[in-house]
Amino acid sequence: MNSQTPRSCCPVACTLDLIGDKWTLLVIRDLALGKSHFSEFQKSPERIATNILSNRLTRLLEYEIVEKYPSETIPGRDAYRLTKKGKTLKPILKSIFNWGIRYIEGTKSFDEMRQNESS
Amino acid sequence: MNSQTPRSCCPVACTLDLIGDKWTLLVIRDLALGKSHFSEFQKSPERIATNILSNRLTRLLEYEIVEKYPSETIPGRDAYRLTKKGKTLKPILKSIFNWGIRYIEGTKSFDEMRQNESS
DNA sequence: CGGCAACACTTGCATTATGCAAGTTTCTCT
DNA sequence: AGAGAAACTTGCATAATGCAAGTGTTGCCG
Repeated sequence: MNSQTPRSCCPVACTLDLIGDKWTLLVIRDLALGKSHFSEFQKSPERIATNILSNRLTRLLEYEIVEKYPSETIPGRDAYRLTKKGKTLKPILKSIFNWGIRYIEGTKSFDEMRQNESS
Repeated sequence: MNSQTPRSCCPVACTLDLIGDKWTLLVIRDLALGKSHFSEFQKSPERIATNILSNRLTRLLEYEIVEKYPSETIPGRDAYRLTKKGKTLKPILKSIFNWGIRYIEGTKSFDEMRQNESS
């Protein structure tokens, strides 16, 4: 998706090289809401294409935003979750969420979004 | 860039439909730093292409994030600035800035970025 | 143990966005 | 009027996204 060479040393530009697209933060949103399996991400209302989902998960694994772990519900299967580093993206998510709620008509909160800072 | 129909009623998704790309928030960053002319945005270290810059400014005008006004320095010319609504994006910018500074090696603060909440 | 279904992807190809360079228009200043 | 800079626009190559169909890998049931 993005080249390996940063466009500049600006922290905003570099962060956008990582999460500045239409899908990455939605995957992170789903992870923050506790989703952990490929099919769960697929079911989100935005209907992410499987190739893009696969691509983003791989990228996020590389950057250690996300990690795999053995699924508890389905033995023998892997699942995804935010790493410690990944969880530090929540303030960004929250600021975007708040802006949308406030300034974009028709957007609705979802119960699960109330800050579960514990997770 | 993005279709007019929202992907979902999620505030995160809708906000990303507006600013979720590699360039839009960089233009907003420049505006937040006080840049106001086309050529100033062009000169930023990320070297935005003129067609993309033009496209983003038009979009931001449509969404009333940005407005034109007569330039003070160059009489007879227009310039761009954030609207009141546009300025409300600053917390998003700031959260992204902070994350970059903290988690991306080699990123550097720029003096002008210290919050001038007044502007 | 064999087969089928669900899950987790991968592949191929059409569409859209981005990147780059060059061209055009508008405005200012002399 | 003419030069030069600023502000775009256009054309075309490359890369990202979207969509549908295909493949391999469990998991379970008989």
